[in-house]
Amino acid sequence: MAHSPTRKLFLDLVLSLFRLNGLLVAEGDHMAEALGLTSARWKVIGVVALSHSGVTVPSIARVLGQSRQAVQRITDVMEKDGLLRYDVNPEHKRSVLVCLTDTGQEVYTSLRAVQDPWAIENTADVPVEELEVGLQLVRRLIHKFDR
Amino acid sequence: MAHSPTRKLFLDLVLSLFRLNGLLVAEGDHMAEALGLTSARWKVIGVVALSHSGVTVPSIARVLGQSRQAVQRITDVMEKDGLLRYDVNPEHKRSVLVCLTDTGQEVYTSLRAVQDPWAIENTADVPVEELEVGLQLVRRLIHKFDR
DNA sequence: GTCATAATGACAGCATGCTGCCTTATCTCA
DNA sequence: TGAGATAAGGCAGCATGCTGTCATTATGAC
Repeated sequence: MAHSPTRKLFLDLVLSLFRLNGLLVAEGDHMAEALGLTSARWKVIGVVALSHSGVTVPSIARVLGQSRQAVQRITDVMEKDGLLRYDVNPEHKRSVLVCLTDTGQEVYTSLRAVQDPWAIENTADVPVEELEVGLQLVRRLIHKFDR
Repeated sequence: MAHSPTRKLFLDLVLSLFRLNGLLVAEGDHMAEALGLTSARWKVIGVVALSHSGVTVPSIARVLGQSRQAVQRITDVMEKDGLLRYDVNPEHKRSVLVCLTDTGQEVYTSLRAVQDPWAIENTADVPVEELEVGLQLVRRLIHKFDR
Protein backbone atom coordinates (compact mmCIF):
# COMPACT_ATOMS: atom_id res chain seq x y z
CA MET A 1 0.00 0.00 0.00
CA ALA A 2 2.72 2.41 0.93
CA HIS A 3 4.17 1.83 -2.53
CA SER A 4 1.10 2.89 -4.43
CA PRO A 5 2.46 4.79 -7.41
CA THR A 6 0.17 7.75 -6.83
CA ARG A 7 0.51 7.96 -3.05
CA LYS A 8 3.71 9.97 -2.94
CA LEU A 9 2.64 11.93 -5.99
CA PHE A 10 -0.54 12.99 -4.25
CA LEU A 11 1.15 13.87 -0.96
CA ASP A 12 3.75 15.92 -2.84
CA LEU A 13 0.89 17.67 -4.58
CA VAL A 14 -0.88 18.45 -1.31
CA LEU A 15 2.23 19.90 0.31
CA SER A 16 2.96 21.92 -2.82
CA LEU A 17 -0.60 23.22 -2.80
CA PHE A 18 -0.18 24.47 0.77
CA ARG A 19 2.92 26.33 -0.27
CA LEU A 20 1.41 27.72 -3.46
CA ASN A 21 -1.58 28.94 -1.48
CA GLY A 22 0.67 30.94 0.80
CA LEU A 23 2.47 32.44 -2.17
CA LEU A 24 -0.80 33.31 -3.93
CA VAL A 25 -2.12 35.05 -0.82
CA ALA A 26 1.09 37.07 -0.73
CA GLU A 27 0.67 37.89 -4.43
CA GLY A 28 -2.89 39.00 -3.83
CA ASP A 29 -1.85 41.13 -0.89
CA HIS A 30 0.85 42.75 -2.97
CA MET A 31 -1.44 43.48 -5.91
CA ALA A 32 -4.22 44.85 -3.75
CA GLU A 33 -1.96 46.81 -1.43
CA ALA A 34 -1.80 49.97 -3.52
CA LEU A 35 -5.62 50.01 -3.59
CA GLY A 36 -5.92 49.68 0.17
CA LEU A 37 -7.14 46.11 -0.10
CA THR A 38 -5.92 42.73 1.08
CA SER A 39 -6.20 39.34 -0.58
CA ALA A 40 -9.27 38.50 1.50
CA ARG A 41 -11.05 41.68 0.39
CA TRP A 42 -9.88 41.06 -3.16
CA LYS A 43 -11.73 37.74 -3.15
CA VAL A 44 -14.90 39.28 -1.72
CA ILE A 45 -15.02 42.27 -4.04
CA GLY A 46 -14.60 39.91 -6.98
CA VAL A 47 -17.69 37.97 -6.04
CA VAL A 48 -19.76 41.09 -5.38
CA ALA A 49 -18.67 42.66 -8.66
CA LEU A 50 -19.90 39.64 -10.60
CA SER A 51 -23.44 40.11 -9.34
CA HIS A 52 -25.60 42.91 -10.65
CA SER A 53 -28.36 43.01 -8.08
CA GLY A 54 -26.32 42.23 -4.99
CA VAL A 55 -25.57 39.09 -3.06
CA THR A 56 -26.09 38.08 0.54
CA VAL A 57 -23.18 37.43 2.87
CA PRO A 58 -23.88 33.71 3.22
CA SER A 59 -24.03 33.32 -0.56
CA ILE A 60 -20.60 34.97 -0.90
CA ALA A 61 -19.35 32.54 1.72
CA ARG A 62 -20.76 29.61 -0.22
CA VAL A 63 -19.14 30.75 -3.46
CA LEU A 64 -15.77 31.16 -1.75
CA GLY A 65 -16.16 28.01 0.31
CA GLN A 66 -15.66 29.91 3.55
CA SER A 67 -17.64 30.45 6.71
CA ARG A 68 -20.20 33.23 6.63
CA GLN A 69 -18.62 34.73 9.74
CA ALA A 70 -15.30 35.19 7.96
CA VAL A 71 -17.02 36.91 5.04
CA GLN A 72 -19.22 39.01 7.30
CA ARG A 73 -16.19 40.45 9.04
CA ILE A 74 -14.64 41.42 5.70
CA THR A 75 -17.79 42.99 4.31
CA ASP A 76 -18.32 44.96 7.51
CA VAL A 77 -14.88 46.52 7.17
CA MET A 78 -15.38 47.22 3.46
CA GLU A 79 -18.78 48.74 4.16
CA LYS A 80 -17.22 51.05 6.71
CA ASP A 81 -14.49 51.89 4.19
CA GLY A 82 -17.15 52.89 1.67
CA LEU A 83 -16.45 50.14 -0.87
CA LEU A 84 -19.60 48.13 -0.22
CA ARG A 85 -23.17 49.07 0.58
CA TYR A 86 -25.89 47.08 2.33
CA ASP A 87 -29.22 47.25 0.50
CA VAL A 88 -32.59 46.09 1.69
CA ASN A 89 -33.33 42.58 0.51
CA PRO A 90 -36.92 42.27 -0.70
CA GLU A 91 -36.60 38.52 -0.38
CA HIS A 92 -35.46 38.50 3.21
CA LYS A 93 -36.13 40.90 6.04
CA ARG A 94 -32.85 40.44 7.87
CA SER A 95 -30.39 39.26 5.23
CA VAL A 96 -29.25 42.38 3.39
CA LEU A 97 -27.81 42.52 -0.11
CA VAL A 98 -24.17 43.45 -0.54
CA CYS A 99 -23.52 45.84 -3.46
CA LEU A 100 -20.60 47.82 -4.79
CA THR A 101 -20.65 51.55 -4.12
CA ASP A 102 -19.36 53.90 -6.82
CA THR A 103 -16.05 53.97 -4.98
CA GLY A 104 -16.10 50.20 -4.81
CA GLN A 105 -16.72 50.02 -8.55
CA GLU A 106 -13.75 52.30 -9.18
CA VAL A 107 -11.52 50.23 -6.95
CA TYR A 108 -12.63 47.06 -8.70
CA THR A 109 -11.82 48.60 -12.07
CA SER A 110 -8.36 49.56 -10.80
CA LEU A 111 -8.00 46.07 -9.44
CA ARG A 112 -8.73 44.56 -12.82
CA ALA A 113 -6.10 46.85 -14.33
CA VAL A 114 -3.54 45.16 -12.09
CA GLN A 115 -5.01 41.68 -11.93
CA ASP A 116 -5.49 41.01 -15.62
CA PRO A 117 -1.90 41.77 -16.69
CA TRP A 118 -0.76 39.72 -13.70
CA ALA A 119 -2.78 36.76 -14.89
CA ILE A 120 -1.58 37.08 -18.45
CA GLU A 121 2.03 37.56 -17.45
CA ASN A 122 2.07 34.47 -15.28
CA THR A 123 0.59 32.22 -17.92
CA ALA A 124 2.64 33.46 -20.82
CA ASP A 125 5.00 30.49 -20.80
CA VAL A 126 2.57 27.89 -19.50
CA PRO A 127 0.93 25.58 -22.04
CA VAL A 128 -2.82 26.00 -22.15
CA GLU A 129 -3.31 22.27 -21.82
CA GLU A 130 -1.36 22.29 -18.56
CA LEU A 131 -3.65 24.96 -17.15
CA GLU A 132 -6.72 23.08 -18.31
CA VAL A 133 -5.61 19.78 -16.86
CA GLY A 134 -4.55 21.50 -13.64
CA LEU A 135 -7.88 23.24 -13.26
CA GLN A 136 -9.70 20.00 -13.98
CA LEU A 137 -7.68 18.24 -11.29
CA VAL A 138 -8.27 20.99 -8.73
CA ARG A 139 -11.99 20.96 -9.43
CA ARG A 140 -12.05 17.19 -9.20
CA LEU A 141 -10.40 17.34 -5.78
CA ILE A 142 -12.69 20.13 -4.61
CA HIS A 143 -15.68 18.02 -5.56
CA LYS A 144 -14.18 15.09 -3.70
CA PHE A 145 -13.68 17.01 -0.46
CA ASP A 146 -16.60 19.40 -0.54
CA ARG A 147 -19.56 17.88 1.19
CA MET B 1 -5.78 41.94 -23.24
CA ALA B 2 -8.83 41.12 -21.19
CA HIS B 3 -9.63 38.45 -23.76
CA SER B 4 -6.39 36.58 -23.40
CA PRO B 5 -7.39 32.92 -23.64
CA THR B 6 -5.55 31.97 -20.49
CA ARG B 7 -6.53 34.96 -18.36
CA LYS B 8 -9.87 33.65 -17.15
CA LEU B 9 -8.50 30.13 -16.99
CA PHE B 10 -5.76 31.26 -14.65
CA LEU B 11 -8.04 33.35 -12.44
CA ASP B 12 -10.47 30.44 -12.17
CA LEU B 13 -7.54 28.27 -11.20
CA VAL B 14 -6.39 30.71 -8.51
CA LEU B 15 -9.83 30.98 -6.94
CA SER B 16 -10.23 27.20 -7.06
CA LEU B 17 -6.85 26.81 -5.39
CA PHE B 18 -7.95 29.04 -2.52
CA ARG B 19 -10.97 26.88 -2.03
CA LEU B 20 -9.11 23.60 -2.35
CA ASN B 21 -6.59 24.82 0.21
CA GLY B 22 -9.34 25.40 2.73
CA LEU B 23 -10.76 21.95 2.09
CA LEU B 24 -7.35 20.30 2.40
CA VAL B 25 -6.69 22.03 5.71
CA ALA B 26 -10.05 20.69 6.92
CA GLU B 27 -9.10 17.22 5.67
CA GLY B 28 -5.78 17.41 7.50
CA ASP B 29 -7.48 18.58 10.68
CA HIS B 30 -9.93 15.73 10.44
CA MET B 31 -7.27 13.08 9.87
CA ALA B 32 -5.02 14.38 12.61
CA GLU B 33 -7.79 15.01 15.11
CA ALA B 34 -7.86 11.51 16.59
CA LEU B 35 -4.12 11.78 17.21
CA GLY B 36 -4.40 15.12 18.99
CA LEU B 37 -2.85 16.95 16.08
CA THR B 38 -3.94 19.69 13.70
CA SER B 39 -3.10 20.22 10.05
CA ALA B 40 -0.35 22.68 10.98
CA ARG B 41 1.29 20.17 13.31
CA TRP B 42 0.78 17.46 10.72
CA LYS B 43 2.89 19.46 8.27
CA VAL B 44 5.64 20.09 10.83
CA ILE B 45 5.89 16.51 12.09
CA GLY B 46 6.17 15.34 8.50
CA VAL B 47 9.23 17.49 7.90
CA VAL B 48 10.86 16.51 11.19
CA ALA B 49 10.19 12.82 10.58
CA LEU B 50 11.99 12.98 7.24
CA SER B 51 15.24 14.11 8.87
CA HIS B 52 17.35 11.69 10.87
CA SER B 53 19.60 14.03 12.79
CA GLY B 54 17.14 16.83 13.47
CA VAL B 55 16.35 20.09 11.73
CA THR B 56 16.36 23.69 12.89
CA VAL B 57 13.14 25.68 13.10
CA PRO B 58 14.10 28.08 10.30
CA SER B 59 14.93 25.18 8.01
CA ILE B 60 11.49 23.66 8.63
CA ALA B 61 10.02 27.04 7.78
CA ARG B 62 11.98 27.16 4.54
CA VAL B 63 10.83 23.70 3.52
CA LEU B 64 7.21 24.60 4.22
CA GLY B 65 7.53 28.09 2.75
CA GLN B 66 6.34 29.68 5.97
CA SER B 67 7.71 32.19 8.44
CA ARG B 68 9.96 30.84 11.16
CA GLN B 69 7.73 32.43 13.80
CA ALA B 70 4.75 30.39 12.65
CA VAL B 71 6.77 27.19 12.81
CA GLN B 72 8.38 28.11 16.13
CA ARG B 73 4.99 28.49 17.73
CA ILE B 74 3.94 25.04 16.51
CA THR B 75 7.16 23.33 17.61
CA ASP B 76 6.94 24.97 21.05
CA VAL B 77 3.49 23.49 21.56
CA MET B 78 4.54 20.07 20.26
CA GLU B 79 7.63 20.13 22.47
CA LYS B 80 5.46 20.82 25.49
CA ASP B 81 3.14 18.02 24.37
CA GLY B 82 6.08 15.63 24.30
CA LEU B 83 6.07 14.98 20.56
CA LEU B 84 9.22 16.91 19.75
CA ARG B 85 12.50 17.41 21.55
CA TYR B 86 15.04 20.21 21.28
CA ASP B 87 18.59 18.92 21.00
CA VAL B 88 21.81 20.89 21.25
CA ASN B 89 23.04 21.92 17.83
CA PRO B 90 26.82 21.45 17.59
CA GLU B 91 26.76 23.76 14.58
CA HIS B 92 25.04 26.65 16.26
CA LYS B 93 24.98 27.77 19.88
CA ARG B 94 21.43 29.15 19.87
CA SER B 95 19.64 27.34 17.06
CA VAL B 96 18.55 24.01 18.51
CA LEU B 97 17.75 20.87 16.52
CA VAL B 98 14.16 19.65 16.47
CA CYS B 99 13.81 15.85 16.77
CA LEU B 100 10.99 13.39 17.23
CA THR B 101 10.61 11.88 20.69
CA ASP B 102 9.60 8.23 20.99
CA THR B 103 6.03 9.40 21.48
CA GLY B 104 6.36 11.62 18.42
CA GLN B 105 7.61 8.68 16.40
CA GLU B 106 4.62 6.63 17.47
CA VAL B 107 2.23 9.41 16.56
CA TYR B 108 3.88 9.81 13.19
CA THR B 109 3.51 6.09 12.55
CA SER B 110 -0.18 6.30 13.44
CA LEU B 111 -0.47 9.32 11.21
CA ARG B 112 0.94 7.42 8.27
CA ALA B 113 -1.60 4.66 8.93
CA VAL B 114 -4.35 7.22 8.30
CA GLN B 115 -2.65 9.42 5.74
CA ASP B 116 -1.49 6.77 3.30
CA PRO B 117 -4.91 5.13 2.76
CA TRP B 118 -6.37 8.64 2.47
CA ALA B 119 -3.90 9.49 -0.30
CA ILE B 120 -4.53 6.25 -2.12
CA GLU B 121 -8.30 6.49 -1.79
CA ASN B 122 -8.42 10.00 -3.20
CA THR B 123 -6.33 9.19 -6.23
CA ALA B 124 -7.99 5.91 -7.10
CA ASP B 125 -10.06 7.38 -9.91
CA VAL B 126 -7.65 10.11 -10.99
CA PRO B 127 -5.43 9.43 -14.01
CA VAL B 128 -1.75 9.45 -13.09
CA GLU B 129 -1.00 11.83 -15.94
CA GLU B 130 -3.44 14.33 -14.50
CA LEU B 131 -1.66 14.22 -11.16
CA GLU B 132 1.70 14.57 -12.84
CA VAL B 133 0.68 17.50 -14.97
CA GLY B 134 -1.04 19.14 -12.00
CA LEU B 135 2.02 18.77 -9.80
CA GLN B 136 4.19 20.13 -12.58
CA LEU B 137 1.93 23.15 -12.92
CA VAL B 138 1.85 23.79 -9.18
CA ARG B 139 5.63 23.57 -8.98
CA ARG B 140 5.97 25.85 -11.95
CA LEU B 141 3.79 28.44 -10.28
CA ILE B 142 5.61 28.08 -6.96
CA HIS B 143 8.89 28.73 -8.73
CA LYS B 144 7.35 31.75 -10.41
CA PHE B 145 6.16 33.33 -7.18
CA ASP B 146 8.85 32.20 -4.74
CA ARG B 147 11.57 34.75 -4.55
C1' DG C 1 -52.63 28.28 10.37
C1' DT C 2 -49.13 25.94 13.17
C1' DC C 3 -45.01 24.02 14.15
C1' DA C 4 -40.48 21.93 12.93
C1' DT C 5 -36.58 22.97 10.23
C1' DA C 6 -33.37 25.83 7.88
C1' DA C 7 -31.10 30.16 7.23
C1' DT C 8 -29.25 34.24 9.03
C1' DG C 9 -27.17 37.65 12.30
C1' DA C 10 -24.32 38.56 16.19
C1' DC C 11 -20.93 37.54 19.51
C1' DA C 12 -17.02 35.01 21.62
C1' DG C 13 -12.97 32.24 21.65
C1' DC C 14 -9.33 30.03 19.36
C1' DA C 15 -5.60 28.47 15.74
C1' DT C 16 -2.77 29.83 12.15
C1' DG C 17 0.24 32.85 9.82
C1' DC C 18 2.15 37.33 8.74
C1' DT C 19 5.19 41.56 9.62
C1' DG C 20 8.04 44.59 12.39
C1' DC C 21 11.50 45.31 15.70
C1' DC C 22 15.31 44.26 18.63
C1' DT C 23 19.00 41.22 20.33
C1' DT C 24 22.37 37.62 19.82
C1' DA C 25 25.25 34.35 17.23
C1' DT C 26 27.76 33.04 13.20
C1' DC C 27 30.16 33.76 9.00
C1' DT C 28 32.82 36.36 5.40
C1' DC C 29 36.16 39.12 3.94
C1' DA C 30 39.30 42.90 3.99
C1' DT D 1 41.71 40.85 14.06
C1' DG D 2 37.70 43.48 13.30
C1' DA D 3 33.58 45.22 10.71
C1' DG D 4 29.72 44.26 8.22
C1' DA D 5 26.49 40.81 6.53
C1' DT D 6 23.65 36.99 7.45
C1' DA D 7 20.99 33.89 10.37
C1' DA D 8 18.57 32.98 14.36
C1' DG D 9 15.59 33.75 18.70
C1' DG D 10 12.03 36.30 21.03
C1' DC D 11 8.32 39.40 21.54
C1' DA D 12 4.31 42.09 20.10
C1' DG D 13 0.57 43.22 17.18
C1' DC D 14 -2.44 42.20 13.58
C1' DA D 15 -5.36 39.72 9.72
C1' DT D 16 -7.69 35.76 8.46
C1' DG D 17 -10.57 31.95 9.18
C1' DC D 18 -12.61 28.34 12.00
C1' DT D 19 -16.14 26.54 15.46
C1' DG D 20 -19.73 27.09 18.97
C1' DT D 21 -23.72 29.31 20.84
C1' DC D 22 -27.90 31.79 20.93
C1' DA D 23 -31.62 34.66 19.15
C1' DT D 24 -34.31 35.87 15.21
C1' DT D 25 -36.41 35.26 10.75
C1' DA D 26 -38.01 32.41 6.66
C1' DT D 27 -39.44 28.36 4.69
C1' DG D 28 -41.97 24.32 4.17
C1' DA D 29 -44.68 20.28 5.69
C1' DC D 30 -48.74 18.96 7.83
